[in-house]
Amino acid sequence: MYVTLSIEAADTITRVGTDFSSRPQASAHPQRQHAAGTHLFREGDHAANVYEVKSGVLRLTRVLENGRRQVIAFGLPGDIIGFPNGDLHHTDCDVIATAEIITHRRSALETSEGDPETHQRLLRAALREISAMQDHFMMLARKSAIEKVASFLIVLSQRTGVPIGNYTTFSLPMSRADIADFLGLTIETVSRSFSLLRKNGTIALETPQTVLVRDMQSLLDLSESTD
Amino acid sequence: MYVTLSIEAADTITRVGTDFSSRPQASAHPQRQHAAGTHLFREGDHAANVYEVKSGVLRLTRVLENGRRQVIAFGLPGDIIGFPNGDLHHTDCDVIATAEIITHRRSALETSEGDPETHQRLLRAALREISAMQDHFMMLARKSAIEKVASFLIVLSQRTGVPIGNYTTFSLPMSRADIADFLGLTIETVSRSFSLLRKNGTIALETPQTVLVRDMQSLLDLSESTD
DNA sequence: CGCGCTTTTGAGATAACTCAATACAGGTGG
DNA sequence: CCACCTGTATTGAGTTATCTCAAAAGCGCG
Repeated sequence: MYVTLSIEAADTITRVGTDFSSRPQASAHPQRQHAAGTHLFREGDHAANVYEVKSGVLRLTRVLENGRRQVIAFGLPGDIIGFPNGDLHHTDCDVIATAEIITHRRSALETSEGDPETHQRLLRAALREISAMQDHFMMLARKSAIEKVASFLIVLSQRTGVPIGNYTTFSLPMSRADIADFLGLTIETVSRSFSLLRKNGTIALETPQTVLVRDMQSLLDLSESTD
Repeated sequence: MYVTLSIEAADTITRVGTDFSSRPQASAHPQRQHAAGTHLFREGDHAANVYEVKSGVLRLTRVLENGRRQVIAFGLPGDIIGFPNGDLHHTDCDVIATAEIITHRRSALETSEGDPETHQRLLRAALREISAMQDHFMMLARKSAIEKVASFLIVLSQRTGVPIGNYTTFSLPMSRADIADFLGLTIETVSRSFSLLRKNGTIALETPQTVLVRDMQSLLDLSESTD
């Protein structure tokens, strides 16, 4: 959907220098692979870049002093993560499934000097992010546990699922704790919701991190208005 | 903090036409007054503008088919509301306290042609919005009813409160239902939380929509980590 | 084979919800 | 001017979804 080459080129330019507005060169690759378990930034780090996920999964979290944790978002392929507010990050970003990441200089978002097209893409991604977060408000505030889990599985299915016959399968690289902290539930409630979906035949779990959707309609019904 | 004149001027230019990139004229005023009860846009409307609140209060809501409603945000003075994702609004925006609003063309956000400074301001506002929404996630997912209400009152106090001796007072132009739908609670729970704060001397309610903060420290303690 | 970590399941506690009644305030008409 | 009416807010009582604490099961790894 997006033109990888031009993105990389654009970033390359920015890396070399803002004045150096010559034609793109695809040689230097800002797309790097990051192993699961590593992190891209931590709260308090200088916010120098935004990150575009090409493959793999990221996790964006915010932690409170008292230990309460919120998973703000999972970064799936196509997402752009790390939009800065001020100079410092106020979230942690971890790699939870080995990921290919394109690093964009923050300036690529903030000014249209350099590559105007990348600037546009990043800006649109930020606006899309606002919209997605508005949806998530509804999720957190107004949905029941089973609706939350069903909605969550639907999104993952749509974005990362692969068809197997009539069914769809995908992996859950994040732990139950991550899912709980994303949905505003406890680990136990998340687990019970999975069990319920399993028992009524909506899904099957080959392993706890491998979902097979057996009845998408049932999942959709349970999610009650995903928009 | 922001330079009203240049904003208005910038918008004026955009109104006249995008090609017409001559110097600002402060004559035509895009700042208009909107009475309580009116609305700025509805879900499905073409997203032509973003709105900067100079005074008064806006309410941004999203409604689901089944009637569940979420108040996404209250637009207080200084806020910018209505960031588009795609061509259509997917929220409703209502005026709940008579407001002075500066209307910015959507293009002022999306391109830096016209006034680059306004473009920057709007972009920064969008990034600030993302950050604020991340905070709100924590609120919705991980705080108790009393913590939610305390946090809510603290924000309003800080942003719209006026000192009265050692105390601070401010008005609540939104209904209990609005507050409930913002915090992910029911009307009754919101009301009970207010009563509790009243009974332990933290606040006083001269009318149901006029709060007097008598013990800010207590409110801060109850909010448990507002960041 | 046993240890540690994650997930699942169980049982009881509780915060918030639902339904219902009462109180309050503002506006209207007799 | 007051009684009434309507909508909002408050208070009460009982229910329930989710949480908490605790134990068992599953799984990978040394």
